[in-house]
Amino acid sequence: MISAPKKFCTNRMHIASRLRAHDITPTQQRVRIGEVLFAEAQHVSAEQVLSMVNKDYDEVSKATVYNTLGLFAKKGLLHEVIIEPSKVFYDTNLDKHYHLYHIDTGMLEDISASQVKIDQLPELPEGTILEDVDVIIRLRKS
Amino acid sequence: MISAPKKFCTNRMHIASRLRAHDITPTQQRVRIGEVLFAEAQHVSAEQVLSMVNKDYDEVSKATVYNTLGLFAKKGLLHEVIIEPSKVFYDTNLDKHYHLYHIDTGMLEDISASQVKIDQLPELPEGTILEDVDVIIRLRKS
DNA sequence: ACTACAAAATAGACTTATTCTAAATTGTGG
DNA sequence: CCACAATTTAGAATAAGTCTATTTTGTAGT
Repeated sequence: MISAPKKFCTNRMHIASRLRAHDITPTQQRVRIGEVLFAEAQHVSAEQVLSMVNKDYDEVSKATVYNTLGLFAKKGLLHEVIIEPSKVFYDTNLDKHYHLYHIDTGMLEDISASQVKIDQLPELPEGTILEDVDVIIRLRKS
Repeated sequence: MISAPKKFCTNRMHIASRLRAHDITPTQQRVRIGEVLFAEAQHVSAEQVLSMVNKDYDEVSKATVYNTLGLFAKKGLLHEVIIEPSKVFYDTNLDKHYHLYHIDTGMLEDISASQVKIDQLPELPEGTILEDVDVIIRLRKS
């Protein structure tokens, strides 16, 4: 939990302002989590984030990782993807898109929304609002 | 685990032949599980099946319920629906269809495939075969 | 700087759905 | 009716995620 000298923290500063823009006070551990999430990761589970974040030395607790991922998702920095029972993936790709899931390998790929055409949605029941449309295309080895 | 007199088991017999048709040897507990599943249930979790099956007296163990639901799904008698992390629903509706999920209530509704038009699927990667296309429309109270 | 208060983080116990294991039971072909 | 395979079982084990009570950190006012 040692903070590096402020001068060299460009990346961290960038993440911090991104958090602020989403109404999230950028604490050390939130920024650290953001760092691993927005580096290159695309589809990560909480467990993966936990171990990435603490790779070199303990920086963030399990509870905080879960809290933070939940918070980020609520604030629109991440998208939750539910594909397997008992494992949530967090997706940093915020563009409207869908998923290709490789059952055998557990790999998850994005498909841009333009590759799937959903022409018609049913009329939604009274008093409900559309939250999301998830499309998961499940594949297996042939 | 008392079996009722054979004569009055029309329903059970019907289920048994349905199992046989799917390459499943119809044991007492499998038929009992089929009985609650195919009665009217549409979207049930393993826990729900377990308690329905043992409503009056213990008939089937937890392990068997899980084994059997997995088996039924593999053999094409049921369809697994993954909507919330750490809860699998089993759907007895085998027609091609999609789902409307009410986030606030946890309720799950079917939408017939004709109500959603997916025009175009991306070309699948080499060596893969399409297993399934899941569409989940998530709603919340407005 | 100093105190008080709120927000956030923490360790570790707990929960819950599910899977595993090893033993017992049941069903079946010869 | 014996041997063997398939199925069921109770209960232990696992794994992801949540909860709780406490500590740490950040902030406002003086």
